[in-house]
Amino acid sequence: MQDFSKINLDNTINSGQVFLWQKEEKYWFGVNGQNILKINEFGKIKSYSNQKPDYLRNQDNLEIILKSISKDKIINSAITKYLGLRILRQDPFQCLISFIISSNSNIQKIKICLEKICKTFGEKIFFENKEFYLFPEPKTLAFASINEIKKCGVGYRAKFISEASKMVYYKKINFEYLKNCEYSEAKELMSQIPGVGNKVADCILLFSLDKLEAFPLDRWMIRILEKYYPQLFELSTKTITQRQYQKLHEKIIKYFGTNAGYAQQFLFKMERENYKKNWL
DNA sequence: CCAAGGCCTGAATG
DNA sequence: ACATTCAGGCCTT
Repeated sequence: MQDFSKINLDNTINSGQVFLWQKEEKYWFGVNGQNILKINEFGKIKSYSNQKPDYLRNQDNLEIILKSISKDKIINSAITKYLGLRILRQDPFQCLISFIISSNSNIQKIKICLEKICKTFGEKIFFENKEFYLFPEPKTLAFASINEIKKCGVGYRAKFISEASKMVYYKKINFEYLKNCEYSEAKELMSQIPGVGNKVADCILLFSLDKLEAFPLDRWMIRILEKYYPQLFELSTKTITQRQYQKLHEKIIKYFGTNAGYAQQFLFKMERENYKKNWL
């Protein structure tokens, strides 16, 4: 019998969903918006703000969810091997900026850019005798100049970051609303943000806005589907268009169900480990 | 609706 | 050494 309450923090943090985490001794320390979290190996959280978000989504019924996506040998072996891998519930604004930066980039560089953004625009605080920089608030980035943002190494994405921050600050994007509405509406609204396309929108929806039916389709996931599910999802072209993305997503939901986001995370983790990619 | 090209940047490749 | 390619996309034409 599998222990569905198990948590594997190392695998969870090293699965491409978060970037501002570091391990010290037996603890992981990470920036989550205006908060710093310290998590031990059992998933117990201590936080700078003393507020404890359900960062590890302990309220999800993992047994029901994982059983619901266990459709074949491939996904089953990924779940068995990486049991304890969680989807995190991140701060939405930080998640938004992180994945705008992620486009056309890689994990190492994303991490460096985000660290510079925190150091340049975030508040410096001390927690557990260590120095941290919080993630900047939307207001700060909204009023920062494009050039200041560019100095963090984000290149052409600087104006996207600026615009996105303004939309959040002026409540054209309301995360509380997005958390409570349907996936399709949330996706449509998120896609209005410059620099946010299909893939980035799905990452933000899955990792910070409680949309477990989001299934981010990046180059890696496309490759994974081609490799393991060639007959199921029959992908033809290399560059995936808006319409193809949508149709593929519909097929995925039909196959894995409405918790497909978890399936994505397990498949992604499995394949990336096979290629021994460096994480954090 | 689709295909092609440009885009900051740094690491990898030739 | 130096040029070219490419990376976990998005946007415009």
